[in-house]
Amino acid sequence: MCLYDTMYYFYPEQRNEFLVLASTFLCCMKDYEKFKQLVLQGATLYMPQLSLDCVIFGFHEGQLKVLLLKMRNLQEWALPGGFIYRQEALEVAASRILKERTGLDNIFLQQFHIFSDPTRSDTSKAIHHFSFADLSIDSSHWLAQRFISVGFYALVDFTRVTPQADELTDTCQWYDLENIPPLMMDHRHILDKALETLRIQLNYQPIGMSLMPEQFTMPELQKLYETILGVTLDRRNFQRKILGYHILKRREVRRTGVAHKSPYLYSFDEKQYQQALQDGLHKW
Amino acid sequence: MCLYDTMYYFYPEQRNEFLVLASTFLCCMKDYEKFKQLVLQGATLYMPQLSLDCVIFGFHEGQLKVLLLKMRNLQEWALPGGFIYRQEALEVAASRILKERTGLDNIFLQQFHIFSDPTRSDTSKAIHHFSFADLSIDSSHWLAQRFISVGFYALVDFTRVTPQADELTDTCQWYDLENIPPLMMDHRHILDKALETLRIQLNYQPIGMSLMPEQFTMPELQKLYETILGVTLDRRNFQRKILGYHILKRREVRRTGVAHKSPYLYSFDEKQYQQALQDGLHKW
DNA sequence: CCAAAAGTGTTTTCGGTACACCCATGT
DNA sequence: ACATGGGTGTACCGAAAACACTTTTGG
Repeated sequence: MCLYDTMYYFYPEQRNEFLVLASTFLCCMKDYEKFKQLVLQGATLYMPQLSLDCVIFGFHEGQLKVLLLKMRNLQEWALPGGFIYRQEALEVAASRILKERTGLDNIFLQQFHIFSDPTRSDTSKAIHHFSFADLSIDSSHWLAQRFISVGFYALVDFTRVTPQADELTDTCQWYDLENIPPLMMDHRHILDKALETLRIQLNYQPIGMSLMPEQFTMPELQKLYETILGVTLDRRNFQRKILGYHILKRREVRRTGVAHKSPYLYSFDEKQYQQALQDGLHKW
Repeated sequence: MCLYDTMYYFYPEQRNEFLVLASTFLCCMKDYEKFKQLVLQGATLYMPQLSLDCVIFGFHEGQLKVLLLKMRNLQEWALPGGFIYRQEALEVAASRILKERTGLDNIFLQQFHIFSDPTRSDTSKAIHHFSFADLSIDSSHWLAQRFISVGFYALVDFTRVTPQADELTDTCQWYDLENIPPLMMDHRHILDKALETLRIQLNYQPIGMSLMPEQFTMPELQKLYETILGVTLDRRNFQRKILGYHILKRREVRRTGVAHKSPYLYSFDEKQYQQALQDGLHKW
């Protein structure tokens, strides 16, 4: 039994009847006996559906890419997402979902926003989708109600990922950021917000460790920054700035086999990088 | 009936049995007929309890303050919080809760983090609290389960607020930031995170409009910044910097009746301020 | 008149940008 | 050899930090 049916919320519009305050377990009502009775009968609190969506960024051949999937029976693409387990933090759930899609562990992952607009999930579409799937439900069904979604963004090494579809998914593949297909619901908005956050974070947090392969050249790293920010940077200034953070180690070997002068190879200094992740980027 | 009982989640640990992907309404299972049957019988998706907590900052007499309340029958203090209505965005819910506590409308309000650690709500304590309230529930009861909470922080004009308690609340009052009493659950952590976010935001967003009275002097505004940041600033550099944003209007009158040279009074330029809220702080 | 607070101006420093020069490599 | 890309160094500019002087007010 769900209190939802009998009294909307514990915290109803007509606030003089029942009251529950958030983030505490102590509940109370004016009609305390009635409340007690309901709770003991096993009444539960009505809650919105909570899900999470991941914007997974990858980088390959000078292009920033996003991992998208297409659900069976659906025309539009979607961000990888999922639900949270009973004993699971959101961050853990997000990395679990990431692992399922990319096979990767220990990914850079960050929550950036919660999307709770009541109109974000178009009810009529939801119903339509279910008719498609040979289920008929009406607008009062929980499946047709508003979902609140926590947005995460992740940075992964493109070369180590093999996108994995599952029973529900037709396709799971990378898309160039400049060439995103129509997305379902407000996923386009989520994607944009993720990119906006990433661009801001770029100035305060070291990124690249997760996006670049083990070893890389300075121009390659610069291309990553340029792609994310959408601007061109000065080669020399970029190098000075990045090296100033002391999160890179220069390798002895250089890249060979390419035309022109052979560039140095760099890799991230694991320890310094982790330090910078905590403290932010500072000059020395 | 709740699917929670029969199959844990739609998205269970043993992932080969049932599957539901987040942020979509299209659900599917390997045993599709069983799934369909359950849904048509009115089965619902198990979801964590979602609440929101507000860290409400005020400023008075050179002290940064936070609005706290003490629940009936509880020793520890708590942040004002609440639940979300069915057709309501989180931001709307937060401003509703704020209005209930402070009586103020149109408050600067921002979500900054979601707190989902499974251990954040101490189950044993919850049960204890309910025994207190003459209810006996066990650890499997929904009231004893983990709540996920969305953290908001707000900046309000101290002088315009009269803290309002309600039927559940013994007291609702301001506390100096340096003198916060023990808080329930992880509310201390939420408070700290809010302050951390506020300090960062200070460089990019104009604040003060909500925290300061209608008219104020430059040293008063400086004191606010110093208090939030926890450092002392150079009087002259501060003035130049703030004025450079062109969000202040200097009044003709000066503050009188105080010792020493009478300072100018300033007030925020409503239009410029709103502009800066959207675009961030930029020099001209 | 004096101490303290407030208004206004100048110097210095530093990070970021712009740009010049040289070196290495494959064609 | 030479075009192209990569490594290294210098000049400049603007914002922020450091600091000096004057003005006003109550006591």
